[in-house]
Amino acid sequence: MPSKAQQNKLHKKNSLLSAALSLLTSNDLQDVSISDITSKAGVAKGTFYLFFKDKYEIRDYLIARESRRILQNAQAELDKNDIRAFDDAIIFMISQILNQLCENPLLLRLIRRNLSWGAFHKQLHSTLEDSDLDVSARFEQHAISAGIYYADPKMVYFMILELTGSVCYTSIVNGIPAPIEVVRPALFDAIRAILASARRIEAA
Amino acid sequence: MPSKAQQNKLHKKNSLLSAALSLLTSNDLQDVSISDITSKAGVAKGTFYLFFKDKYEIRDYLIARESRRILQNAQAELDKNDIRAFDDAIIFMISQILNQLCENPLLLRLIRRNLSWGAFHKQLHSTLEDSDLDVSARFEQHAISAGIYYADPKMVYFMILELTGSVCYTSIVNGIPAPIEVVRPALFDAIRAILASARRIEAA
Amino acid sequence: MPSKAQQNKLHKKNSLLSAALSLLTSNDLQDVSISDITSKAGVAKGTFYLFFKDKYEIRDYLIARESRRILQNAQAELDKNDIRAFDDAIIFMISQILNQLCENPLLLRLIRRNLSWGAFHKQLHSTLEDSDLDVSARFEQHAISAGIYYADPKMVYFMILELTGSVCYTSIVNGIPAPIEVVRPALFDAIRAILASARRIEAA
Amino acid sequence: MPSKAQQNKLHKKNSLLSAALSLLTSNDLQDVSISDITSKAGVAKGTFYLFFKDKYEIRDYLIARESRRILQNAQAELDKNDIRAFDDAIIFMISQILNQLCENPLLLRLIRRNLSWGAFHKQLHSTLEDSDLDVSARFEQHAISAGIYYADPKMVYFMILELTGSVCYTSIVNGIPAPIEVVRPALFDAIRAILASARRIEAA
DNA sequence: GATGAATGAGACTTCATTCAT
DNA sequence: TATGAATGAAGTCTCATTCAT
Repeated sequence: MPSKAQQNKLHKKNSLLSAALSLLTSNDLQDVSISDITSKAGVAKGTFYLFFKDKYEIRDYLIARESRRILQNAQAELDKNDIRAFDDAIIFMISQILNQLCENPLLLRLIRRNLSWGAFHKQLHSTLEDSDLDVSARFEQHAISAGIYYADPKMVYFMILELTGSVCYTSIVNGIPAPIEVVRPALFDAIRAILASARRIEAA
Repeated sequence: MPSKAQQNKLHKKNSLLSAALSLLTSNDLQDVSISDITSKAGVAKGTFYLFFKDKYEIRDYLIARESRRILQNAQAELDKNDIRAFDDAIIFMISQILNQLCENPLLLRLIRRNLSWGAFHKQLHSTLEDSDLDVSARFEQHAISAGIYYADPKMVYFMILELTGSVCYTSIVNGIPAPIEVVRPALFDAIRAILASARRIEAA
Repeated sequence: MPSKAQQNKLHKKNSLLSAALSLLTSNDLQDVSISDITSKAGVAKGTFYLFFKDKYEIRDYLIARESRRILQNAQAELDKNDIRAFDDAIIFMISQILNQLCENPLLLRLIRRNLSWGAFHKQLHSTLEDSDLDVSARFEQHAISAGIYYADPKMVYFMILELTGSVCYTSIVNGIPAPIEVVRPALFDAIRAILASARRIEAA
Repeated sequence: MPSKAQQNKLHKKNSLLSAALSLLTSNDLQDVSISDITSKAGVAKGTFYLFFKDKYEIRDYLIARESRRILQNAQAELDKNDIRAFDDAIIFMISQILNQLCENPLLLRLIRRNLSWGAFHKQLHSTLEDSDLDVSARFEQHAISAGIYYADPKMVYFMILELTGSVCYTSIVNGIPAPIEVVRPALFDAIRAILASARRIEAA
């Protein structure tokens, strides 16, 4: 395929994704039609079907991509700071995630409880462009550099993400069982407890 | 209203709920029409609207009811046994929940990650007939009888349920990050850690 | 069903049939949409699907009904006249059919070569309201009254109708191999030959 | 145009025709898209339009070509045998046609009642490559060699082909008014009657 | 109260056709 | 010449909802 056509094609796909993201953060999926997406993206309706099977596919793609972005942002913030204690680093990262979700409750309506897709949704990750950067591997590396050994670090990270995503969603969107400010310290305590109970410190 | 008409009406509502439950455990909501529900229930289409606003309402009602049933079943099992240690009792109960979800993955497709609705969905609880029996209050009573003090027991229970529901769903339905048999012990460890970290033992 | 609703329903079905007939005699099926039919009939689009599965079904229904009407008209003309000789009677009837087709070439575009459906399309006849009057039985009765015996009268009638319908269509619509005025006497000769060869005269 | 490009072009056209034939014998026209045809033929979608105006054109071309092939096959069989009596020769030929249609009912679904196109579809014949061999002329020659005179031999042949094609289609595809084995002798009788009635034997 | 015929907006999707490459 | 990405009109059909009975 010539380069120009290829560029054009990629550009259209991105237009569709942007349009869908914008629509799906302000509306429920059942209220967003493919017509809405394509007309907002400025492409023909048929073009949608060159890239996505249906609107569920584009939604799932966006959930994975946006969850991933949130995790990556949090890690980038962590990288900027020099937090040596492992637990503190994780809590800091989760705190960054919470901040993003609180600031962007519309995005949370899209992601719902699927935050962990950002690190664990394999099928979708294969289609994400920058999939070389494996989010969950970072957790493991961090632990190793801190001299901490987890029998199954992916499992620990998964559990923390599921807890965070699920609790945040219910608290921020529904206010159950309390507003997020109230839930936040309890969540941090729980995460610290999970980390501590799963960890074995290696002899250096 | 005469008693017979009242009975008839209740019977129709139950038919609708049964039909919807059966359909929604085998199909996604968007593949189930109100026509499907009413024809399976053996009532006219218009009758649906005498009881529910739309199909989202009946789905949410069912999620809350079925989640609740699962929690109540687990508590009933716990009541049959005489497990004195509080943590063991909670783990036993969660274990009962897991068993039900594993045995009934179709039901899990309906409930998705909303297991905590069984204890915390206030709006729906007001319409549930036997709402006198408050599920989350049981957790608190249990702790008190065990001489354990939680600053905010509802929060602890909420967090455990969110973690359990979310982790189970992803593991059982998607096999991520591992099959439920592998995830189960890690989940129990995490729950025990949360319980321990939240607890203060009262001097009797 | 109350009488008023029933009447209304029948009326709508008839509107749809009239509209479809009018559209399908001036356009090819692929150029007529269900929208066209319903808007011409003055009913809602969904109403179409209460009566017909798709546009092919309504077309086939119309072909059978209109073919039948043509055969019945021809028979009615025959009944008005007192043509005693059997062959002359059949030729007269076929002649009446030809007249109708020539006068109404638009209708012929709908029926195409399916003239025999008017007498032999069982599936559709079951849904035609006045199906008590069996067209092909009339041929047999006529033969019997004339004292003529056919081993298989239905087969003779079928063959004559297939020949007539097919030849007329190609001649009138395509002018092949010649205009209908030229083909007509040859067709009559062929029919007379078929009748004569199939017949055995009964001893009275 | 260089010979190689010309060959390539012809090859593509043949690929399209083969693909379309294969698709149209197993599916209705409306279920076959130009995409289906080109992808099965292994050429790009735009290439289709270099050879055919639309899918109706390729279908009609195939009907004419395949009908013609059937008639030519039948004549070839006749040529192999030395059947001197003219009527027997024609019946033999029609019998060969019936055999082909019975053996290949899928092909009959394409041709439908248009068997006579094989001999009479002038427009299409002009585009058929081997159009030098005029099928209907053979009938005439045959009659002349047998010393039989028909006032309008093309008309007789046309009528026989229309009858044969129409009757075969309805009997083989729909089983109306009876299976083809039952209809076959009646058809032969009718054809013999038509031949006899049209014929004048020339004094040699 | 209960019904279910009728509605009609609008969803999804296909596909013939074009045209820049 | 051949391609196939892009188009967008138009198609079919569904289905939540209403309301006269």
